[in-house]
Amino acid sequence: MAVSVASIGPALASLRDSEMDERVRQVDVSTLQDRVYQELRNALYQGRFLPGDQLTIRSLARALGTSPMPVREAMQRLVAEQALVQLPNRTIRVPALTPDILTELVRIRMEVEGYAAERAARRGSAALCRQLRAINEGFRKAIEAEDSAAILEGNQRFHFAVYHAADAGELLKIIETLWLRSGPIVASERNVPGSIAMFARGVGVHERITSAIERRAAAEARFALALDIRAAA
Amino acid sequence: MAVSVASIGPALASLRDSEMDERVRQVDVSTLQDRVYQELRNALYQGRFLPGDQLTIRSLARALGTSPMPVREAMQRLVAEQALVQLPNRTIRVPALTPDILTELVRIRMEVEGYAAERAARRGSAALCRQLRAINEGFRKAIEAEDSAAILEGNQRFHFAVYHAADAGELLKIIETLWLRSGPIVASERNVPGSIAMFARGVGVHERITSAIERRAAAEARFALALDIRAAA
DNA sequence: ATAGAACATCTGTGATCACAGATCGCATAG
DNA sequence: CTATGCGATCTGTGATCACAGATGTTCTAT
Repeated sequence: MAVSVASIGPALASLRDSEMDERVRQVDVSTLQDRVYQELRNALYQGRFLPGDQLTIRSLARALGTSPMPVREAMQRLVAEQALVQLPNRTIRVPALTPDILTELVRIRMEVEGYAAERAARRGSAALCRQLRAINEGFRKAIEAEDSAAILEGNQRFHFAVYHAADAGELLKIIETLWLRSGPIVASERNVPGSIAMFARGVGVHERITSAIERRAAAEARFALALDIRAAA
Repeated sequence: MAVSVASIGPALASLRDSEMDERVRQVDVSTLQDRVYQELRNALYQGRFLPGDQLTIRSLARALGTSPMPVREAMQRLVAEQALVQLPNRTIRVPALTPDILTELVRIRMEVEGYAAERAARRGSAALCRQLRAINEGFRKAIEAEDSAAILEGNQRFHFAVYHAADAGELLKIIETLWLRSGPIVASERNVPGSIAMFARGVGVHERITSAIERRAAAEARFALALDIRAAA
């Protein structure tokens, strides 16, 4: 039944795995729903949707060029993570957090991310501190240039460099969902007067965090990072 | 076009809302997928599924008496909450947590639930302490009777009474997902020798937590509750 | 004896359709 | 002028189908 391989060429043996790796690259095997999820997640993170916006499955599917199916599954995933909310009438919106809930989230972040900073301080290396200072310098320049998008990105990069250094995958995932929830808020308020000055103070706090990590002062790192979160709120 | 109401009775005015409320009760308006989600969640909480079990959409749909559609959406929600995991080959299983991840989750719970205890201590009332002691007494009796299901339930009731007293809805949701993830583990290990003795020590720790709340000693409540979590692991 | 092809079967994924509830605008009865 | 009913339209929900990838078994060629 099978066509003999020998008849179409001189090859006599299969290529080994290592030989294959040199000739082809890996391709994307993710599902459509995964890509839709990532796209929506990025949009929320960057504040392309604002608090209160209603998102409908069909219109998103049209915009994304897919059928409604993968969109609804991605949206339900975001609802499960509370990055979106589903009202009693079943419509899905970007949550408009009340001040109460916002301060509660800030307090939770102070605990969780403070714990991550504590871990980072215990594990931190000189290389990490160098990296943190480089990021913080970029953050400072973004503030100088008053580039609000770069400011937000620089702040995020600094924080997540710390959290990554905590070397705790589960903790990192929890922190990511907390940031995702506050994403639309901070993005929508990035142009209020005084926010530049607020971030400007952040540069000093970031240095304080870096210094605490350098000296392996876990409690101090935790305190300084909690301070940074509180100040941003 | 409309049939005259007057022709079928003497009623002359509409019933007011308050009058309506007396005559009919509210009915369930939840979606099928919500009910499937709750059913699966309870099953996980109670350890009716064990770590490593593979769950398939179609077989669950058959068992639940629904089409596959609401099942797959409920399962994806649980995957988003990490109560289930999806392997690279797309099959869905109850996660078999590695010891590393388990200890990491325990550490996170010590932080988050410890913070909840701190809040509860600041807000606690005499009524709360009475309730906690009543729950703890039931917990003690369950241990005496060596009724493992009642032990787990009593322990859970005590903890969540504390967390509820923290009066922080967002915090409570986060704690619930953390418990959901460790649900299959604790349920699967409830019959290992020594677990009864371990819980027996919990009675005293619970009393220590209650006493700290009674004296509004926030730091002590946090410490004792973290101790309770660590001991259970 | 063993590696690999071939097949049946089971898996999640995505598209499509039907449907009930929600919302809004407009007409109409009080 | 106000409130109720009616109708068009848009919403999420659920069922069904088609399909590709994964898995496991059997058979065959080396």
